[in-house]
Amino acid sequence: MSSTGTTDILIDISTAILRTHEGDLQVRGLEDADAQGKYLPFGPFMPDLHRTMEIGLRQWVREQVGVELAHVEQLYTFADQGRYRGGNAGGNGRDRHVVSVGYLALARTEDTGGGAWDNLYRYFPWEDWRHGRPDMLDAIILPALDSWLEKNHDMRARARLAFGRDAAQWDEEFVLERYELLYEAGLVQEALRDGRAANRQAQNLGIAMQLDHRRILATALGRLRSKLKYRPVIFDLMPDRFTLRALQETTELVLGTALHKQNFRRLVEKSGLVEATGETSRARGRPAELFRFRHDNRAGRPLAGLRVSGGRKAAGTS
Amino acid sequence: MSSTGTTDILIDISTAILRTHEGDLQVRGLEDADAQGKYLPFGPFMPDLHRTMEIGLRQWVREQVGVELAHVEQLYTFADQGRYRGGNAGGNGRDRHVVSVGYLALARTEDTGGGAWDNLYRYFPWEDWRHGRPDMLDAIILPALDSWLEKNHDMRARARLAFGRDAAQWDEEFVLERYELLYEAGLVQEALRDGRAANRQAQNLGIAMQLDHRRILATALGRLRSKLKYRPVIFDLMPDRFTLRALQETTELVLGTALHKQNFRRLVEKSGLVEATGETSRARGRPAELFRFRHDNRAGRPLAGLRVSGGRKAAGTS
DNA sequence: ATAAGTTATGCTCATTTTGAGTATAAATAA
DNA sequence: TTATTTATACTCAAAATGAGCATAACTTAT
Repeated sequence: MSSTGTTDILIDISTAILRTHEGDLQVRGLEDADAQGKYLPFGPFMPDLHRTMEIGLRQWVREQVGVELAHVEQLYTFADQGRYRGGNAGGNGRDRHVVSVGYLALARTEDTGGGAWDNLYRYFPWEDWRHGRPDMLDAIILPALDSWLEKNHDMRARARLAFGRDAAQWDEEFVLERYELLYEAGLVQEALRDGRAANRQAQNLGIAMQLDHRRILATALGRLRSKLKYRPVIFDLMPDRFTLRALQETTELVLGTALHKQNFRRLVEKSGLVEATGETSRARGRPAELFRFRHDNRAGRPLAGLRVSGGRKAAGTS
Repeated sequence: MSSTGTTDILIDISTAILRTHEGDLQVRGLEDADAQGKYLPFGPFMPDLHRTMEIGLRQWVREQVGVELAHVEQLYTFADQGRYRGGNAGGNGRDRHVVSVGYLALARTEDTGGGAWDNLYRYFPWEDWRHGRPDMLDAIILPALDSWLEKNHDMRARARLAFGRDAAQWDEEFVLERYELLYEAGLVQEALRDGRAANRQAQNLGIAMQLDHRRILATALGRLRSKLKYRPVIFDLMPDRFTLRALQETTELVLGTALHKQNFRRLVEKSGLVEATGETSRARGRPAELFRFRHDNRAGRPLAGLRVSGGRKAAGTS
């Protein structure tokens, strides 16, 4: 323990790498022998070797998973003490203060080779509303949360916003807010691991990860859901050519909601983000036109996203 | 220089504190004796004393400027080497690797006491479009940028987006992107200070700050301009009661654009973010109704912002 | 006291955008 | 050949947006 408090700091760079594959939104996860849960690719920031943090990140990603990244974006720097106890990722026994910088990366499925990819919604089952409101919300989460709120009245407002109680509505972007609340309520395993009081109702919502990696993953999903709407990041998850249907499925996968097909098409076509190739894809049903992302984008809004609006009701495929 | 590369890291926490005062958007600036430019309140993150970074931030703000903060938000963590040379803020001669975490804070004018507050647009004169497109853009900035782009063709696309050239339009949120481009083109003083090649056309766009503080300030303005539109942060710059006119002026100050008065009123009233108090303010002209921010906000969208849309043309006051 | 100036607020109106369908087209599978 | 599946076109009402005109309610100047 130094007297100036400025040494002994270790900065970890952790990256949530997402892709879509066979109808799932997936995250690249690593696992070590003693299986305390999966973890994300990560490693220390070493200023002597890494001119920027992103250079460090790319080194760890290359060494640990070898995925080619289509988009990289810094999420947040977490520095609160006491969110790590018991973590063992990478096997290096550390006792320095750890500051954790989380990144989001997107990869195209064609570029991702092998390795273990996990369905992201296994970590956040309450975030997938594509087939309607998840049962576990009313069956498990909200009752458990309510009993905790009995003794923590000051948290009620936060819970109301995060989980869309009362008149407030569910905002798909509040992924982190929800996870943090569940952590504080002792409803996710990481809370126990960090030495917090157990919650009798449930302690296993979703699957735990090592260190603060599930928190970073929650930040990643929330950020991606939000960014989608004002920057063309969704295309970093798409192959070179794609049908509008595929684009919609990817968007729905990320947002965790169902969208109205005809309106989605209208939206995309009007956005000018995409151009038809003339080719078509054959599968079941009528062949679909293949589109490609317009990298040039000389016209109008240069960096808009898909201004999808939640989709308050799952629309029929009719 | 350590062999592991993990020691010798110093984390600085710097905070851009903004307020509005007498028609200006202001930032709290500090200055030291040898006057190398102003700097923001900042200090090292000391994990032994600071359980979170925000606690550290509040300590430095309390000790250095004593402003009461209405909103605090982490912006970004900068870790690129070589953006500090020549800086001397605080007077402590350091030679460790510095990682810089920038924060945005908002303050209500009533709570800010004395101290030196600077007009924020003195640091970014090209960002204030309230009275139309700033002359300096076409007179100075774009010509200088263009001559630099002659030798840096790979930067053209970035410049086109950041400065809204050709068909692309100016996006008021790209404050950081513009500043970074000017830095790389050697058009702001910090670039010289950091040892980059001078640009013969101009090197003094706006006023320089110490360290990377102007970069943090640019990030702060960009973030605030964007966040305004989807979260009710603007109210953290307002007093308890305010007229719609005052709210509009504050919004325009932040966005750097003029808005249509009647439509702004309609927008705000419909948003449900605000409620009338029954009182009125007397000044010149017809008295205006005083409103207050609805902290409860039980209805509808809980955390919306003012969905102002740029205002492509400065509307007359007619 | 009256006119002029200033600011606030109400209202209209054409356009665009959105949400939700219905209808039709072009394939494959039975 | 018919049923099934998927893509795409088109409609229609409601809501949101951009731009103004009109009027109300004050203060200041004459």
